[in-house]
Amino acid sequence: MYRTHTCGELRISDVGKKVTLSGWVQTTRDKGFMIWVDLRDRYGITQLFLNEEETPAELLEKARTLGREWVISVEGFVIERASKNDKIPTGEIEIQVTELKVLNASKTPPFTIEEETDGGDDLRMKYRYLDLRRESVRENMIFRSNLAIETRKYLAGKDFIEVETPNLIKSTPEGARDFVVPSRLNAGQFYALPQSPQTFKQILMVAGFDKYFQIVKCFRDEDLRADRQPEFTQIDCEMSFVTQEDILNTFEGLTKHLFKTTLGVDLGDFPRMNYDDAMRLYGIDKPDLRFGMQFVELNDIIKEQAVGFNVFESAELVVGICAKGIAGSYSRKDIDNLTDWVKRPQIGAKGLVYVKFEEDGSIKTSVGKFYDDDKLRAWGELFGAEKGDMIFVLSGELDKTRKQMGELRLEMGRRLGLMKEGDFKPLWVVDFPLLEWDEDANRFFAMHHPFTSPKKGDIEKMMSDDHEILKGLRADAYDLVINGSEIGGGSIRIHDRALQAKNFKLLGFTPEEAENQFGFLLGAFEYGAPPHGGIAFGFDRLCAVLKGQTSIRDFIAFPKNNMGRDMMIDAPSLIDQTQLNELNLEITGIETE
RNA sequence: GGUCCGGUAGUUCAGUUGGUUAGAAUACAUGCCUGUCACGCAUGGGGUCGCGGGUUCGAGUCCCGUCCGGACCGCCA
Repeated sequence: MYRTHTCGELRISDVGKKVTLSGWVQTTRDKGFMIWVDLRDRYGITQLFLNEEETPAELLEKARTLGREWVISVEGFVIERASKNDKIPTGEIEIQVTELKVLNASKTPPFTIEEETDGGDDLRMKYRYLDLRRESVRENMIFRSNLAIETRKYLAGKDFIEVETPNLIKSTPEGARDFVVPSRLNAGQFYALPQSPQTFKQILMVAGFDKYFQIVKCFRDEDLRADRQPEFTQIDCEMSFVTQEDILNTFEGLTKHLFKTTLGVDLGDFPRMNYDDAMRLYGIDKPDLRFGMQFVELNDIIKEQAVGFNVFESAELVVGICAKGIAGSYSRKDIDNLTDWVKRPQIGAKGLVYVKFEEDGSIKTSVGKFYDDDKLRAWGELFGAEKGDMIFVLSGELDKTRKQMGELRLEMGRRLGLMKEGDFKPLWVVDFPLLEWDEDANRFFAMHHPFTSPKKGDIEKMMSDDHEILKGLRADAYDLVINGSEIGGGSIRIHDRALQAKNFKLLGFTPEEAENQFGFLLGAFEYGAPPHGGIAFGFDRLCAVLKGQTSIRDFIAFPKNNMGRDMMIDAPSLIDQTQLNELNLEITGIETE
């Protein structure tokens, strides 16, 4: 028998018991006259004890040979410690060892299996099996497991059915780049890995499954980020005979359930904001509501004051934010630093205007040449600015300036420590545009995806050729945002063949292309498709946000690096010529320059 | 496709204006240690300074190229 107990469960009440424990040697402390070994498994650490008085010399010598991460099994008696450790749950007891078996020796690991002195990312990924032994990574995986279990419990309780959809499907040019898989039995043809089970879940609705969910892997061949992996997991859901309201309520319920059961946090009811307001007040479709600093648009007052400051007066948008109570501590150097920050190519602002309302009532500003104190106080009133506050203003083209100001707002939030850990601010963003104009491609793209239903009142307008009217179309599409992170998104779908055809046409599909790519879905719509809609949550990201982290890699057991490589198994890799031949593939055009 | 940061002992890092034998901590090895728990103390081994080229009397340090890692922009319906 390898064990009667785990390394995390023995307590003072177990004193006197004869036990067998197995695990990994975390560390040994050899004091000569006595030796302690910290034995670790996934449940915890239990201290083993050997001393000259009670332990046979042979056993003592054997214990001295143990190295870090050796796997051992010991027999012994639970005894009360002479000096206790209140930092661990098993800290009141230790095991007086009577027998020790080495089950497997270990090489000295390349980094220490501890929280503080862990290795760099590179090394941790290469030796992921060692990294996963670390408590924080292990806890993340357990947290993820609990989140998945609670998701299933909640949705099963609401009569959802979990259905698996295929991974080898059909490539479509819309959306993200597909990962493709060559077909051996169909020479020259390729499967694609799903970017999401979108069309399958809609077909399940046509099939009458009514409430579907799946915790499912999705694949997108795009460049990676800290919060983006080429394969990632979604909680994918779809419901029939529902309105947007039903879906928001159901998944607000799921989100509350997950926060409550895994963190013990009560979220309260989620506020809602329409897309246009989000863009106007925060410059982004996923505002972080942990702090205020809403945008104030200054176009009207600038026009009124008409002082001849062309940069503002000719701008499509003049917009500012107000940072409370920082005037006293914000130096010239800080302002210069912030100005440089917005001028970086990633942000791309031409400059930054500030107005500082000092405690003594004076005003400092970078546009004093144009605007006197009275005019600046009039600006201040629009922000509700008081003594000690500071206003930052950007101007320029509408979309760009909003985006820049959105970045600046987040940066100020970071610099001023306004994004507090453990603070969760959920938000439904609703009424997204149906279409998005792409300047480069000179055509419309679906903002959400091509199956999204326009709002009822906007269906008529889909017949228009006017770009401004088409840009104004709004959809029954919604995102769940928590702390500025997009956690989920979904929509009410089109279930009418004619409307779906019309939408494809708007998106620049010829009828032939639509039929070729999505004929199976259009066909299904002709056999009694119920009204339906759904949502998908980014599961990895949900884990990270609940744990207050930005990188999803530590919530994925075997993640990929920036280049999409798995450092442990060293994938992707070349394949044999035999394999290439079977697949009728030839490798060409690899540039060596 | 682009921008920025990094690569020095097994590991995490320091290394000044280019200047003697490249350091610290930790890990590892050996010894000591009567209650450790980040044990302590002593001693020891351990380096192609990512790689290639250049400048120089002299390069870890400066320049060029390249590879690798990380963050970001584009991209991600």
